[in-house]
Amino acid sequence: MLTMQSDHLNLKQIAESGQCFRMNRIEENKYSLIAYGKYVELSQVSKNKILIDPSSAVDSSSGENFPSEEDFSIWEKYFDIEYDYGSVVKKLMEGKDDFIRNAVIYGSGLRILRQEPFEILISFIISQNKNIPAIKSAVEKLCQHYGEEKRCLNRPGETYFDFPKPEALAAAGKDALRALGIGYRDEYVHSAAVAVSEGRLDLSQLQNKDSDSLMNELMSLKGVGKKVASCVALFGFHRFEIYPVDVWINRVNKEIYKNKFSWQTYGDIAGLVQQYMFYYIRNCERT
DNA sequence: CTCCAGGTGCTGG
DNA sequence: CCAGCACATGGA
Repeated sequence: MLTMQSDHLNLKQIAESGQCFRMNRIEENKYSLIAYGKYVELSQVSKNKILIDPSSAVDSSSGENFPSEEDFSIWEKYFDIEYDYGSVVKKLMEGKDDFIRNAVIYGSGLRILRQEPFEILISFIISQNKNIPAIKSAVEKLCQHYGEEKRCLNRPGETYFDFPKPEALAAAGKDALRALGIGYRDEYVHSAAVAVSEGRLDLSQLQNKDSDSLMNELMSLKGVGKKVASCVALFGFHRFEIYPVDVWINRVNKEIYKNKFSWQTYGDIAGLVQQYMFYYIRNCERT
């Protein structure tokens, strides 16, 4: 399908939600995205409807005039189309919590993307003590130096870089990584890449583990504490019961809830609640 | 220029 | 267990 449609699907909100760092605005309602080694351009053509630019996603020079189904189903998966966000929104809107209700209204087009675990792991290791624009530029620089360069199919002469493979980052020296501007995180990134490339940390095997084990495995890496591990669990492994607590969420807890917010109330969708909160508090006008 | 960011590790109480 | 601090860097 060249279009994706689902209740609660808003490109702008997703792009600004801080869960992915390689989705960028081209123009109003139009975004580029690099994921799974591919480059695509996406347009919000109406509420809850996204158009996939077929020329950006398909290699017409390779003899294939017609894009195959799988060229597009990958994006349906990426945007988590089959998950029922409607029922989550409904449930939260029926709750008593005014702040949560406002947050859900404000970010009702948010979704939790299904991103690649390794990319999420490295990106969120870099994210510590950086703001989102700085994270984006650092990730981009990492890709430009250690990712594979590919052609943008719809833009002759233009190229993009996919996210580096674990081996590429493991082979890079710490000093070389430091030179990219990731600061003291260089050894964290390097040792995580080494762990993955050596098979000591088997990301595909982690898919099968329960969330406690997953968190513990991730936190055994140097430079991965509870917050980064939570982001990896939520954004890289789709664990909706895991809720990352960062400075913004702390601020909400303190200023709105007097340090008495209960995550337990939300159980297996706590991670989603966190995402609505995060997006709301960061983007809405100061209350 | 200063401030601070989707934190973590380490140290000392 | 918790508080304080160093850590590199760049966007605002």
